[in-house]
Amino acid sequence: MKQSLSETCYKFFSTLANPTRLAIVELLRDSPRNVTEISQILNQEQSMISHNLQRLDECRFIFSEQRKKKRFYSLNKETMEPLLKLFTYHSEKYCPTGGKCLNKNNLQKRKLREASDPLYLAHQ
Amino acid sequence: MKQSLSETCYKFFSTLANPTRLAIVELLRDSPRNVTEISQILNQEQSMISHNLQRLDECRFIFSEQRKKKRFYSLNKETMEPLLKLFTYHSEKYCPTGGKCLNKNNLQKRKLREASDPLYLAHQ
DNA sequence: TTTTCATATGATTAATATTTCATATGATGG
DNA sequence: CCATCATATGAAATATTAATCATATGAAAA
Repeated sequence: MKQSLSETCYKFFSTLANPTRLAIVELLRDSPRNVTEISQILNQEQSMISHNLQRLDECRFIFSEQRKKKRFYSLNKETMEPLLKLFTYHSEKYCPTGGKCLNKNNLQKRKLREASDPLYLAHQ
Repeated sequence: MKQSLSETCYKFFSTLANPTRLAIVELLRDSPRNVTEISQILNQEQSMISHNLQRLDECRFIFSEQRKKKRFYSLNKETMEPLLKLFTYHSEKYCPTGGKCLNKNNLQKRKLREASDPLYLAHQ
C-alpha cells in the first residue's frame, strides 16, 4: 500500500524547514563531522544538535558512522546537492533581491540568525 | 549584498512544510484554480486557503492571474516539477516503506490527514 | 571494570506557525 | 454607483515545533 504523498512529503520538507538543521546541512556539505564538533562550530548545545541530527537522519538526509568513541555524520549528497542547486536556481530567478521570498513577517528570529551564526555571516 | 542562504532557504522549505499548502500544490499540478474552487475541493475555509496561497505566492511557487471576478492560481512548474520528482526519487530510494522517513512521533494530526482529505485518499 | 569522553533521550518550557472569525477590500455585472 | 460575488486581511485563539535541562546510555582507554 503506497504511502500518502502529503504525509511523507510533509516530513521531507518540514525536516529541512529549520535553521539549525539547515546550518548542519551546510556544514556537512564540506566534510563529515561528529556531534561535538558540530555543536562547537555552530555554538549550540550538544543535545540540541543531537536532536536535530536525528531528524535529518530519519529522512536520510544524512548518514552516520561510529569511529571509536565518536559518531560521524555525513551529508547524503545524492539528494542534497541537486536539492540545494534547485533552491539556488529558484531563488536567484524568482527572489533575486530576497524581497520576493521574504517579508518583514517572515524574518527568522532564532539563535542561528544572530551575528554569532557562521552561516549567517558567511552568506551575507 | 547577498541574502543569507539559511534565511531564504528556510523560507523556501518552510513554505512547503505544511499539509494545506502541499495539498494546494498537488491540486494546482493538474490545472489552475481560483480560490473558491480550491477551498471547496479541499473542504477548507476560504480565508485559510487564501492565507496559504499567499505564502506560496510569496515564494513564487505559484503564480496568479485575475480573470473577471475570479483570481486563478497556477503552479510554477519549472521549480515544482523537478522538486517533486527529486522528493519522489529520494523517498522511493531511502524511505521505501515510509518507515525510514516516518515514525509514530511524526504523524500528521491535522485536518488534511483525515479521511475527508482527497490527497490522502488519492495516494494510499 | 571503572573512569572518562561522547552521544542520546525524555519531559518541560519556550518559541512559532496555523487556523479561525469577523470584517475589509476588490471586481464586475446590472 | 449599487448589489453581490470573490478574495484578502488582521488579530485572537489553537496547535505545532523547537530548545533546554537533567540525566541516561554507549564506547573505549586506562
